[in-house]
Amino acid sequence: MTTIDDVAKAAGVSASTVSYVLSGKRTISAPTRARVERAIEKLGYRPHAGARALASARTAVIALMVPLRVGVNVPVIMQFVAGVVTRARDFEHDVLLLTQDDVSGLDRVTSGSMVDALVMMDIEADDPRVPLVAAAKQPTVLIGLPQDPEGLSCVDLDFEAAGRVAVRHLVGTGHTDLALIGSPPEVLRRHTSYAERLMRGLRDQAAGSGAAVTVEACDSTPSGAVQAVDTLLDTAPDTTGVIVHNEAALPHVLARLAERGRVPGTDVSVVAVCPTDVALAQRIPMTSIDLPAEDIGKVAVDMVMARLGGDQPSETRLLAPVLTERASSAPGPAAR
Amino acid sequence: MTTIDDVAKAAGVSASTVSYVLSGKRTISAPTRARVERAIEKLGYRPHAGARALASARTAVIALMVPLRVGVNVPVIMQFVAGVVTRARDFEHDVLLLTQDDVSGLDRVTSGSMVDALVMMDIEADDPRVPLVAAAKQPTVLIGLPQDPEGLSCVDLDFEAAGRVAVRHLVGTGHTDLALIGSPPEVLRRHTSYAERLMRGLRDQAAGSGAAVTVEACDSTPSGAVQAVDTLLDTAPDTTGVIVHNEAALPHVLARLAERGRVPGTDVSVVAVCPTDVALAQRIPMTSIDLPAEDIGKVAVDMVMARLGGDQPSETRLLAPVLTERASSAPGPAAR
DNA sequence: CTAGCGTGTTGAACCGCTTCGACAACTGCC
DNA sequence: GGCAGTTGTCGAAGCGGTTCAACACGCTAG
Repeated sequence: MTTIDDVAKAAGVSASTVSYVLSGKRTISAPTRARVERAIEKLGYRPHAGARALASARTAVIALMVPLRVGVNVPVIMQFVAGVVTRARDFEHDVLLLTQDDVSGLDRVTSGSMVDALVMMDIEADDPRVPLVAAAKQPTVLIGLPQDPEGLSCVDLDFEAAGRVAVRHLVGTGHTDLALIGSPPEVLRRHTSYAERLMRGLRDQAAGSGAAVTVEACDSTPSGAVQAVDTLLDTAPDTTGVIVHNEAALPHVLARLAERGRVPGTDVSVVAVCPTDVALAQRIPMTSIDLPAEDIGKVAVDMVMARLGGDQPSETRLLAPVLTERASSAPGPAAR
Repeated sequence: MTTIDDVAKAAGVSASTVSYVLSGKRTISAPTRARVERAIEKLGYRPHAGARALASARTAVIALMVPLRVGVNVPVIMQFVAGVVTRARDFEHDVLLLTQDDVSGLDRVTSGSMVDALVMMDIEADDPRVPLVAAAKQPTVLIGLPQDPEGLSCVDLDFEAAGRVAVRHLVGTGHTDLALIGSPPEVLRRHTSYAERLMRGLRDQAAGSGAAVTVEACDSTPSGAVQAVDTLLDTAPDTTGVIVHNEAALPHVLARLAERGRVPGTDVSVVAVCPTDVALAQRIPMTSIDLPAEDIGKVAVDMVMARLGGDQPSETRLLAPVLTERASSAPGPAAR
């Protein structure tokens, strides 16, 4: 292993000079810098991460806690992860992967000074991890919203606004009998906040627009989708505007609607809340409210880095929903 | 931050004693150990990871390089990841997440002593990363097989055997006109070895059994599946035995086969190569050769840990394929 | 001509832990 | 009773960086 002393010797300077060349924290004359850089290059020198962490109290690593549990949509998660990892690299940071079920991992990486900061996904309303990270010395950003985001940094799609936008779109195109086909029951049971926020927005706007809205939970399986659609059409047969917030079930929901004589884009208008690529991968291009998973991941890293740098206050950022109209929209009864 | 000295002071012993209590590398009397453990508990002491890494040359972290590129099936990847992470935790290790496109990450974590070992997924035949890890001081396990696995540790499903098993099953149930609906073209273009190994096994066994086998690449999209099925049925209309190795396309392949008058499980026999949960999530339970992704991940960690411990030689482990017959099998022409 | 200043570089003190060699206290044996 | 062997504990030397105070040097200003 080549050390900073080897480099210093090779360049004919002291170790501290090498360190300052690397960190840029002091001015170094051009010729000296050049000699040092050449030595680094020649020796293939890489600072020892542990030594650096010890001396500087910085690890250049952030922890990312991802859910590996049922009911969450894996490809979407990967988009978050991709966003976090690529943006972290922009800040010269690496990512340590923690899983949601390993709550002790939080304390481990936190108290053990393994990471500079934390990003946590899939926050529930009353999440047991929230008090833990609030007590940690490392800044944390939550993807999703806990019940009480006081003093915490959070980022997410503004699901409440998304609910309103969806309803406005459907009502505006002539629909008054609306329905949400949403997350699996276990997600709702956990009180994962995005599901509740979406419903709130939906109901608020529906009430304000004089529209009715039925809500169905939906398992992320083909049969779950079939069941949800069947129950919906039995309960509220007049439904013509459907909002689907369940990536995995989406194709089967569309298929079942068609089987039951409600062809999406013709007889019923369907708005999906999902990443754009998912919306485009359906049998017909879906009108959708984009869930910009990768962007949210990136923003999370931006926020956490900002707090690592200056002494930024914590903030909550809710990304404005964007609805794009595509082939699954159709005029409703009131417009015909 | 509480340090080992704080603990030592609180327990009335020296720092080295605390260290030995923690590591168990020397015998400590029961009363002393108890005092130390109580102090650790009371102070909530966690050793500083960086300091530990510096002094012991061990980080308790392994790097995992995952593909985030097109053409790979995301849920399956997550299963590998889950296997790796959970097994790593069994060995008291954490996982640093690297992405495939960041080749320089290899050198960074390796030369910077950020990790003790490496696990790399999705190895291509002539993978540029292989020489890099071969030169690294950290042991590495590859998930997948490079062209020349000399001196490297690898683990994977034995796809060649899987190909043979699939053909034997189909031929044994009366099919002689077989087809593979496989990976997307870009995967084949990369010469990802599993695709090629599967084909080799398929062709070998087909040749030996006097069966014909047509091969179709298949994009991981609905339309890709439709196209692959259509091309297949145009090229080889007599096909009655189909092997599908493409999780994402599988449902659409089945649907299209049915649309074209070849109902899986009745008119054609379909064998899927995929995780069991995917096989069971189709419209009919699929006869499948299990891709035990999570297990493979775990085995990879086991292997890498074994090499970290003793000076094990490198080895290649190919997991034997297991075919489970389910509803998508049907007797072929020769058996009717 | 010298005091004072800014610039570039250095030595040394940490950062918190592991581990080796030394040593004190006990044990059992001849 | 003395000696070799265990057992349990400790002190100190690193591990490889960062950073602070100090210093040497060449300038400018007075």
